[in-house]
Amino acid sequence: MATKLEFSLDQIDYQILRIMQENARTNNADIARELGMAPSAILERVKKLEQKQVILQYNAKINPDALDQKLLSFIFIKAQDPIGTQKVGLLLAKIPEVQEVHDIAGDDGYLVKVRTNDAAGLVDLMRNSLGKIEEIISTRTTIVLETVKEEQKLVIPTED
Amino acid sequence: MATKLEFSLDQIDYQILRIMQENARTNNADIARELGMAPSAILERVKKLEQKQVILQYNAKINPDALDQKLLSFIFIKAQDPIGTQKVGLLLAKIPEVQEVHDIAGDDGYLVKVRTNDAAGLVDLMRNSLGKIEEIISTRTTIVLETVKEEQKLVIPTED
DNA sequence: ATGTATGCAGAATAATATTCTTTTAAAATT
DNA sequence: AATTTTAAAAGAATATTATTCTGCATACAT
Repeated sequence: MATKLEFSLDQIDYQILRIMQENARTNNADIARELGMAPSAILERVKKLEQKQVILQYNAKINPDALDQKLLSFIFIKAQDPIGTQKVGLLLAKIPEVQEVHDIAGDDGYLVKVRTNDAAGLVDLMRNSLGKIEEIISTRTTIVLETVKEEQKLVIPTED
Repeated sequence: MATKLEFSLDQIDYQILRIMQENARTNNADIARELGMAPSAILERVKKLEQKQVILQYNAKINPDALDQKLLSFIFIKAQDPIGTQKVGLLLAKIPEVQEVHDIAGDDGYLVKVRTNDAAGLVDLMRNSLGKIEEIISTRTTIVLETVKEEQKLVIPTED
């Protein structure tokens, strides 16, 4: 059951989110200047956005090539989880190379996004990490040839 | 053809990346303290990491629920691009609700990650945005019921 | 109307960012 | 081996920001 939270954001919050989404290291003073407000007011709002879990975290997007992680793959995994649990999903989530685990509609399956150095690394991962999860029935792997876009930016409303 | 770049990172760079990946708003002073170095030295390194495109950007991860974006979907799109181009991919990338576009091996296809408010929003997007791209032959949509993990953290080497 | 809460501005202080100079160490050259 | 060159870091000084606190104004509720 999803927890129902009250967010209630106004137009100023949206503007802050817009700025932060573009560059999470924009400082309070700059945001304040851009919005024509006092830095202290911005600080308060940002803290509240963090508390309210509107802003979940700040991360640096690192170039995968710089760390020699040249292969991106998506793996569909069919598994027989005990009903109502996501045991397999949680096990998958623990694998460091696994960036995303989504429980998908349809065939008792997960969609997993994985980054490895190369094909050998992917084989390794499938053998050593996935291979250890007994509940997995089958997998289907899709290799990414080239990524055209990869962001997590959300569409921020203009009016509320 | 991928551009061959020289990165050449050392152990200190990795530590900085590790910290930044956890919290991109960690300030120089804190990083300096943690690594036992002078703040000015950290500043230099961070700037170099940015210049070298090792750090691509800093972003705030915003809670999709806070913006009422409750539906996540993956869409496989078959398209007949002019050979050697990714015209369709670029058009897809322009759609704001589209967070990722990957050119995948196999059937002249793209894998697209989309976030909308709800099912109606997805239908809208398919009709209004995808519907306008004539080169699209077919689509297959997968709905995400629940996301277990969603990060973009890379595995950072321990030794170099 | 009156009390309460919220959000913001503004000022003061603490902390950080940034620049610059000097030192050190490691390569590179001769 | 001595010398030059380069890159990286420390340390100090200054510029900017972050943060805290106070007071005010507005909205809201009673």
